[in-house]
Amino acid sequence: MARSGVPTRERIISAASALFYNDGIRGVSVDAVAAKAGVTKRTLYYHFRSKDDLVAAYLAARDQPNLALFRQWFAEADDGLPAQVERIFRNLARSARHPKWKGCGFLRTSAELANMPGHPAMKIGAAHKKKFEEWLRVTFEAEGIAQASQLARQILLLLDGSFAVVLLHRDPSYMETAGEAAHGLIEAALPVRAKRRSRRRR
Amino acid sequence: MARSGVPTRERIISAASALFYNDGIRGVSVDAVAAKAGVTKRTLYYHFRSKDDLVAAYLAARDQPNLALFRQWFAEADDGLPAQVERIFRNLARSARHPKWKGCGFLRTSAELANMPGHPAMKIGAAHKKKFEEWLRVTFEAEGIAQASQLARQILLLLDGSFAVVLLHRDPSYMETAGEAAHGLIEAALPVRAKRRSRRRR
DNA sequence: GTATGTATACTAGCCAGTGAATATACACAA
DNA sequence: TTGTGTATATTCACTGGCTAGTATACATAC
Repeated sequence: MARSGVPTRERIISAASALFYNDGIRGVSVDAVAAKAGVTKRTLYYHFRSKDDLVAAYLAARDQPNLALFRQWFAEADDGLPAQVERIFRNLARSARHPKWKGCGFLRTSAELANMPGHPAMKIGAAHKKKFEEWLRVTFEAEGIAQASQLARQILLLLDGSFAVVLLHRDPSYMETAGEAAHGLIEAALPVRAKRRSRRRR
Repeated sequence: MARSGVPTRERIISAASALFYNDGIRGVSVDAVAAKAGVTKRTLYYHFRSKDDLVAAYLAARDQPNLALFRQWFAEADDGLPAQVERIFRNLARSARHPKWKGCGFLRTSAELANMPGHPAMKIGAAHKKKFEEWLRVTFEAEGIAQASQLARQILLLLDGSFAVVLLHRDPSYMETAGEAAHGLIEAALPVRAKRRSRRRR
């Protein structure tokens, strides 16, 4: 058990999350994570088999909250598919303006561990993005879009592209550009009936 | 001077390029680069002030060849803007099928060094992507596209998105999806006159 | 004989992971 | 109530190896 109310394992993951996201996987030592969690390294190794294991736990802990946030932004208003998806990009742009923002933890980790394709963290990252893509696809299909899976892939490409480009240029306006492109692609794919409906809602 | 015909400095950059691209910046030691270049570490430090300096040289050496390749793919046939840009994506998909492919060196480096925004390598990476975007914009403008800069940004987002997504899923078909999306966006932005022209060319 | 280039050998610090011991909590027997 | 065993949780101290960078010396060329 932990000294404070939070279990030790979770405190370690929190510390790892902050440090890995900020400085990258190889930029953070296990000692640093242990110190930030207020625990000795040996305790950390009691809860996690290896650093790789800890990295996987870091990403796994980000999976659900991240998806929930996207869904929440999407559902904030029922103003039509194009606007709802565009709102995800707009909110992301707002996040990206915070000075501590450093892109998508899943993508940055996958870029750093690109030479270890079988790494558990890679699998978790891939699964996370697949879930998001699948959620988009299902959502599009429910609105009667014929090429739903194609469109979902395109939106995903715009999203992940904006993570990469904004991180490089430190210019969140690219996220708004991506949002507008997504808006346009979805609008064009919408059947006429749904288009009328979305206009009414707005 | 070097033992072989190639100057020492260039051999070091070649070795660094292969290793950094494959294993990431922090995954490669200066000793490893020196060994691969067939040179002692001290010699390496004669030619480069620091590892960061070497990283910058690695990316700088990739700037022009990379852009030239894109331009070459674009110019391989004069079959209209949408098809020409889509061909860049198709060729990229072909590259991505090689087992040694590991995404875009510029993006991966920027992801790894995200906590050092002033790092010279970040500046070189940002400048590289800006050059590509600017080349697209000028090309679009020459074809009479009104929203050329907006469209150039969208294509860039699709391109960098496909680097990220393909690296994560190891599925180059996303690059073809991105190419089709780019094709569609450009076609829609083309003035009627140019559209007819591009159809004729095909 | 000075500038360029290369090599040997070194330092000081960091890193992932471990060995051995200890502390706490709780179940169950006397 | 007290004693004892066992699983969980934690600590201190350590190792062997790697890492970026350097002090010094030697070679070669013009």
